[in-house]
Amino acid sequence: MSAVVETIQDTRQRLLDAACEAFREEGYQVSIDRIAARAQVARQTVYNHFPSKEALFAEVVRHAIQSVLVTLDSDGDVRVTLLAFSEAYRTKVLSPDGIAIFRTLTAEAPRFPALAKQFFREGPQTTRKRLAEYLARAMKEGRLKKADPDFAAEMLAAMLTDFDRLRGLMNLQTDLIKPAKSAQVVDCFLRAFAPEKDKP
Amino acid sequence: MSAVVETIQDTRQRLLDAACEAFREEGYQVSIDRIAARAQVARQTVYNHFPSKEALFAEVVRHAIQSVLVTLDSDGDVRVTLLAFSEAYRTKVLSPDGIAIFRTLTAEAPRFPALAKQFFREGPQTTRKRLAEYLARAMKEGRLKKADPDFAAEMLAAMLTDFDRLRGLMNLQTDLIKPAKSAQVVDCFLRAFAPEKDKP
DNA sequence: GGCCAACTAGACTACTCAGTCTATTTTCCA
DNA sequence: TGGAAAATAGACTGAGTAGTCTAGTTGGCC
Repeated sequence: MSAVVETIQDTRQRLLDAACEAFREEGYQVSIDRIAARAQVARQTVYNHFPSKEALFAEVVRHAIQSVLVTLDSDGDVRVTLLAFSEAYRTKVLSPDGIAIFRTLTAEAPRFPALAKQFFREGPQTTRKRLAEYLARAMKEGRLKKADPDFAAEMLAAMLTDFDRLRGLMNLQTDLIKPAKSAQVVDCFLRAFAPEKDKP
Repeated sequence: MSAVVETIQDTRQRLLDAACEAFREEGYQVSIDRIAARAQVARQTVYNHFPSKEALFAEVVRHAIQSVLVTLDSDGDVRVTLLAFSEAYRTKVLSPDGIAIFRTLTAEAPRFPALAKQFFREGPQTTRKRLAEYLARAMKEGRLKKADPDFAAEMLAAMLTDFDRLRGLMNLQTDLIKPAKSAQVVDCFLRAFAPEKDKP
């Protein structure tokens, strides 16, 4: 077994991994030949597994979408919960992978509208929804100001990543992810959504 | 004069306009032939004016950068000023042109890092700087909470456009620019950066 | 050992595109 | 009006690419 078995067994996975890297680094216009070479596989093998380049791309994207999702553990203090979420969210979204997925889908959205829609729904939209549900609960419990939880979630997510993602997209990769920023943003958010004070 | 003169005079401008539209609608991979056809010009004419496709692209981008800039009129109430700025900013950034420029540069940043950097510096960075200068003044005058004005500017800009830009990029063009949102965001921002109350 | 499936190498088609070159025509301006 | 500058059509080079096809090889498994 060992080396040989590995090599034979799941060409498909090696192919997907290689394609993922390739699309990430060179965009959709990377050639099938380059993907095949990266996977150390013949071009025909690619077509044995996927009917077309489009299909391969779609598969890679669907897989990548999952990797950007973040969940919230809702026990404990609101600030603590939001801090944990914020750090996780920034780490994923601003990682080289997160930036690359965003870049590639942005570029190809006109060509693959269905895929773009799916990414939007299952990626950012889903994360925002989870965050909104948590915020709604906190609002109901009086731990946050009563407001539109969807709007609040949108604001927090925006503050956490907008500008740094732009920097990442424009290839200014310096110090994208510094933890201090999460705290700064969460405190800013909490000032805007602090619970109303009880009147004496 | 008239029709003939117009047609003859500034082929170059027609070319730039056509290239701008073409790159916006089809991305960098649009062919020189298509650009020439759009400008109703022979392919060779393109090369009479620009040494290469890259050069033409760079020229188009440099021109487009200017169109996304927003200024602040700083007279009057803070809320009024920020509202006016917010509306203008959202209108430009979320316009079809704004989205298209963003999309194209995002896609081509790896290929044209210098151009991407220039866009970042002269576009979003400049706008943020102007906003930060205004906020710094307002903070000094006690009309806003004392805080890092760069950070505050970043937060406001992020809240104004992040999510809607994403929707635009993913081709979900429905109701991107509704004025109510500017007010909602500005009020949220003002809650986070309200001046400290004087202690009794 | 022998079969079947998957993998391989490479030729091949049909297409697209950037950029050059040439020969010709049109337009401007002096 | 005549000459210079700009525009045109179209052929051509050289390179790259998606996808097909064929013939041969390798490995797993009965």
